[in-house]
Amino acid sequence: MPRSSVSKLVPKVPGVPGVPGATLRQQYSASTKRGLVDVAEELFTEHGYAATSLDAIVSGARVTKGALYHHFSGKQALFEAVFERVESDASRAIQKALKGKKDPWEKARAGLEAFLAVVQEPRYRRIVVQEGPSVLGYERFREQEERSTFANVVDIVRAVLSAGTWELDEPMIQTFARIFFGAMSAAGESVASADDAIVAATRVEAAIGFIIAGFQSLADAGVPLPDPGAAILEVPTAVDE
Amino acid sequence: MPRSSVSKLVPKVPGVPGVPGATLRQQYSASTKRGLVDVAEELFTEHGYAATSLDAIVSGARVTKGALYHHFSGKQALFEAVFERVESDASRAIQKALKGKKDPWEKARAGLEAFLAVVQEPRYRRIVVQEGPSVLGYERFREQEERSTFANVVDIVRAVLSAGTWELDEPMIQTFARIFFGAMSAAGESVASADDAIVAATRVEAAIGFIIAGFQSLADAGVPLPDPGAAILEVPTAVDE
DNA sequence: GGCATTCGCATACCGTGAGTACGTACCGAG
DNA sequence: CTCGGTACGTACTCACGGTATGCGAATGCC
Repeated sequence: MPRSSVSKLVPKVPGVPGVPGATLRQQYSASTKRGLVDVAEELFTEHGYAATSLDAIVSGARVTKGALYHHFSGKQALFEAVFERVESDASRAIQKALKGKKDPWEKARAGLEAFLAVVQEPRYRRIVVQEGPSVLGYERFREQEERSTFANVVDIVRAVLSAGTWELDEPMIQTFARIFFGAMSAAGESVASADDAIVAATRVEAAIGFIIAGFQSLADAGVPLPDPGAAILEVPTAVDE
Repeated sequence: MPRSSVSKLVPKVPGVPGVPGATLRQQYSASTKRGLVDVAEELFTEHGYAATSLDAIVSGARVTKGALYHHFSGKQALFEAVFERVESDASRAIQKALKGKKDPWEKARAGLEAFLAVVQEPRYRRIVVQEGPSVLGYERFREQEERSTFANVVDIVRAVLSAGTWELDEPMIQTFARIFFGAMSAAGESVASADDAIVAATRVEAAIGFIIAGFQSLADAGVPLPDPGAAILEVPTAVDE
């Protein structure tokens, strides 16, 4: 038999900003929801998904499980909300870094640098890179990714590839983007767990820069983009020379 | 109060092979342990780590939790045993593909092909790529990796890089290996979840082949390996020409 | 070949944590 | 003012990982 509850709908977060166009109820509701996501993000980042109990989250957010299950269908849905926020933040950071860059090589450089910075944030590493595929399942993980950071990588790759004299082949662009995205994620992980992150990051940038230089070299030599029908790893030869 | 148990030490797996140099007890013990790992591998692959209960595993292996906790310290330890087996199998498969290849480019080609095949096996995808980092934690995951498949990639990268006229710089080799390893893992995931795996795999091989061709092109032009101290993504220029 | 020992495993139990059923106070529209 | 529904709180259930304990068969020893 439920006891009488004492205080209801007092703002859990002191000073709810007055959002015009929304009723008080909605403001409080949104506030507790944000609070849950905030605390969840923090705890998931620190202890991981499995080791974080809902009790710890609701207690941190100063609400109860009733509130949590009112806003989210379960633990996984809450994780997904956190995931989306981390991803969209990351995507915005990258887009900001790309702002104004017009030269594709410079764009690639800025994008690489921004991505390497993002992938070293503890929350991005833990929530997106490490636990994302496992918790969401690869399919959902991939869907989420493709609407945010991965889209940025595709843009950059497209810009770089169109810089050469190459014909653009959309599936091939996607393939290159996947490869670079994976490369940069792995590189970011290794940087983040290296003894000296600065040195490691420098090495990574140099290595990827070298790979891109290889692209430029092939472009200058007039080597065409690979045709998937062609023999595999048969070194393409220049058209002229 | 424990009931009387009925039958003890009857072989759970019919026909335990007579391993000389081992007592009966040891043979039966090893048999149940192997049985547990077998069932665990299957269930982890199919449903994932979190969605697989120990009850399901022990029931599948026709033993009880007592047996499980006699052989393993817990669920995670059991997972790690599965992980190690999958990894070592993968590593062996790759080494087998490399057997006899002497030319570094051919070695790279064979290694790439073998790795792409491995990374498409459901058990490798699920247990190593998707859930490994999450379940083991990135540190342990990395340690395990470095003793098996990643070591193969390092070998290949070293062979390729030493094919050019380049000076070998060990940290730089590690960096390149990380990058290629990440690239190939991501590529493998995308291939495995593509509509047409054959076409996707062909595209991936073509793309990576193109990147390697870029290496060759730079080597031919006498471009040195990047010096981490140098400016980032500044396109290296050929020494002669 | 009897005998103590120990290994290999079964049984029964516990705590924790995700999810649920249900109740209630408060806000907002009329 | 009133009434409806939103936004929670409370108390419970059940599944699952882990533990404590005991037994019986195999093995080393004499």
